This record gives sequence, C-alpha cells and structure tokens, in this order.
Amino acid sequence: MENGGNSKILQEELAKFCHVVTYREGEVIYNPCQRDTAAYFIRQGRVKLYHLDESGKRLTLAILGEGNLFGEMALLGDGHRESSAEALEDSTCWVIPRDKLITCAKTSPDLVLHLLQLVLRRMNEIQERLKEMVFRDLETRLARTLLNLAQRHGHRQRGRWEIDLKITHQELAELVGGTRENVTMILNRFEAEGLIAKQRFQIAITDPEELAERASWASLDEGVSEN
Amino acid sequence: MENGGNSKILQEELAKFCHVVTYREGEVIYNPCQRDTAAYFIRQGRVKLYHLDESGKRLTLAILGEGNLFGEMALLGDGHRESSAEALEDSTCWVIPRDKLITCAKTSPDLVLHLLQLVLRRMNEIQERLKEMVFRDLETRLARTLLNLAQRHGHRQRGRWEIDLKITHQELAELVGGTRENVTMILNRFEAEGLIAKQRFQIAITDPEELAERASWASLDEGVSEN
DNA sequence: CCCTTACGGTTACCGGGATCACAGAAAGGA
DNA sequence: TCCTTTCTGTGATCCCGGTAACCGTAAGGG
Repeated sequence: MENGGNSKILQEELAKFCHVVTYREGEVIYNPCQRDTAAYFIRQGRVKLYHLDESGKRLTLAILGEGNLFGEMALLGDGHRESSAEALEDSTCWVIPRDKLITCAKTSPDLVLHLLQLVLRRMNEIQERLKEMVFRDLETRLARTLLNLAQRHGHRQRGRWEIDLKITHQELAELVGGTRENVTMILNRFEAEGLIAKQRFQIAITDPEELAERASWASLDEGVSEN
Repeated sequence: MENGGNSKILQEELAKFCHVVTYREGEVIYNPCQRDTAAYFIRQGRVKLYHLDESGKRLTLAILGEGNLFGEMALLGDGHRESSAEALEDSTCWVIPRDKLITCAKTSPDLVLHLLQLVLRRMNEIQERLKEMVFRDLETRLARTLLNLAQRHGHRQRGRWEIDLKITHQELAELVGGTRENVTMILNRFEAEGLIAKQRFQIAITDPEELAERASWASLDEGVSEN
C-alpha cells in the first residue's frame, strides 16, 4: 500500500533469485549475535523489530507489514544481528541473502535502487523517532504512535480508525520509550477526553483531528485524518 | 579511514558522473524544506548534520568526516530536506544528484551497492543513538559520545586521545540530547576523576579504558582504547 | 585597546516520568 | 468449573535532568 506499485515490481525481481519463508505467529525470525547475512522483505503478515537491553527492558524499533524490508543491517560487513525480529501473525517473507544480492546487482541494478529506497524510508522513520525522543514528551509521543499505528495497521470505520493489532499497554510503552503505568494513565486521559476508545488489546481513534492536535503533528496531511 | 579501500574505489566511480563542490567553514550546505535531490559524499573536511525544532532547540544528528555520505534522504520520493547540514571546516564534497544516480546505476551497479553500504552504516549509528536515548542516562551517553568523537575525529598522543574538533559544551549537549549546564557538570566530574583533560573548545581523553567503563561499552574492542 | 559577546561554571528549584506496590478484572488452560 | 496468569488501574515516592538566574572570563572585532 505504501509502496504503491513499486512493491509488485520489486517482488517480481526478487522472485528471480530469492526464496520464500513462512513464520507462524509468535515465531522469532532472528536474534542478536546470530550470524547470518540475509535481509527480509515482507510478502504478507506483520513483523515486530525490537531490541532488548541487558536489564530486560525492551525498545520496539518498528512494527512492519506487507511491502516492508527488515534485517537489512545484515547486508553490512560482518553481518551480525543487533536486534530481534518476531512475527506478530503468520507471515511470509522473501529472504535476500547478501551474496545473492551482490551477484544479482549486475543483472538487475533497479533491484538495488529499490532496496535503497526502502532502507532510506526506514532510516527516515528511525531518525524521526530519535527526534521525538529528544523533543517531545511522553503524551505527544504516544499520540503520534497511535496515529502511526492506525495509518499503517488500521482501517477506517464510520469516522473512526480501528487499529488492527492486538496490542497491550506494555507493548505501546516499549514503542514510545516509556513505562506501562504512564501509558495506561495517558490512554485513560485520552479516552476521558473522547479522543480514543479502548478495550482490552484493542484501541480505536475516535477523534483523529483532535488527537493529531495533541501529537503536535507538523502537517496534517501526513496524519491519518484525511480521506 | 573507516571505509578502508572502498572509499577510493567509490570516488573513482563518482568521478565519472558527479561534480565537486567546496564549502567554507561555517557555510550551510542545505536547510529543511529546501527542495533538491542530491546526496553528498565527503572528499575532505567535516560536516555537521542537525535538526532544529520549532522552539529553537537543536539535535545534532552526526558529525561526519572524509568518506561519509550525507543528505541521502533526498534520494527518496519528493526530495525535501528534513535536517540541515553545515561545514565545520573548509570541505569538498561530491554531489550525487538523484537522476544521475538512477541512470548510472545501470552501467555501474557496484556504485549503488557501495552507497547502500554507507547508508546502512549511518542507519546503524542512528539506531544506536535511539537505543542510547532510551536505555542510558546522560553521563553514559556523554562518555560514549566523547569516545566516538575521539575515534572518528581524534588522534592518539602519548596514551591519550585528542579530539581534533573545536567543540563547545553547548554543541556536546546537542549531540547527547541534554542541556549545556548538565554537560558542563559531567565534564568537570570526568576531569576531576582524571578521565579527561579540557580547555576551552578542546577535550582530550586521558584515560580511555576507564571512560569506556563509564560508557558501559559493550565490547572494549569497539572502543578507542585498543592499538 | 576596550567592550561586547559568547562560553564556562555553579546554584536553587521544579517537574515529568520512573519505580514500587498494590488490587481488580479478563483470559485461558486444566 | 476453578484457578493461575496476564493485563489494566491507581496511588505514593523518588530522582534525573530541565529551567532559571547568576557571575567570571576568554575571545575577538571595531
């Protein structure tokens, strides 16, 4: 969806020299310090990328869906993983081993350009996250995260956005870089103000415009309120 | 230095279809919202990448030197800048316009692979910064930043590392995501403990091993203490 | 050479958010 | 069905680091 037609072209290229792997919900795709040299391209399903620090705290780097690339870091030098990847649902991915990519770059240079595009988009998002951590407070970050999730993993329904993810407050906390307790409090505040509606594992945005306000979203057209 | 021989090969490729621009110390290379579609590869000099938020606070994304790539985000879709770049010294860069890159990808696919490598390296660093913001306190982040600066912009001298940058506490604060006051305090603490020596605009690491300790550096061999 | 400007140093205060410590409620397996 | 586990809700407390308000000092331009 986000990649427009590119995703399809890319997949045709990938089909020439890559194979497909499927993962079940909850399955771990890779772990830190593992040594392999493949990147993955999501054909179908959702994948969570995260990093654990030594004390057990977790930072979720991204929740990705169809048409996204991950594990690209393994295309670098020695190819050791720094983070973990886990399938949030049953998923199928193209596997892109480094050496195959290098050999095939000569015959289909467009492929590498496409990958470069995908990597740049991810980099942009991470840079955005870094900026948010420095400049924004927890409430703002949470509002933004909810809007992002709705955009990438949600659908519109009668003026509200349903987030199509089974997600806990703990997981949200790991996504915004805060604690579960504070996330719970802020979510309740949002609900009391009529910005969102929530049940266990489920959140819907009932007032996207106002929530975007709280997110101090730079330009509305980037948000989810349009259409 | 960090790129080994790759940098040279890459530059030969770039010479085929890119031109060179030079900037004076302090000159701004680009600004947000500017619309151009070129990336830059540093041939010589140092460049600071930063982002200003609306309140005027600044986050320094990176201080780069010879062999580094920046402004790659312009290779994406519409090509608008999100951050600023400024020459810290007189510098010369290869300019890589997007359309030239795309046309030349067919004739020299290795070039794109090299760029991909460089982008991945940058992405790795930013991801690292993000993790630090979430997991580490200010003192740790500052210790790490000093070691990084020494590694990338410093030289060894009689067992200590001199950082070859004219840098203020304010700039360090923008690099670690803290305030000038706290950076000053921590630097003084480090100096009192004999970890660093400093004068105006100048910092040297006198005890790299111990400072790496304070940085809770994962593996020593990544630090600057070896050799 | 003076005088403005920027940088470095230091304190007091305050607040966002982490930590700790519960309790109720839903889920889900035996 | 019960009983354990996981998730949510809500306080009390604490502390890191931001904010504000100074002052002395080096730098550097007119």
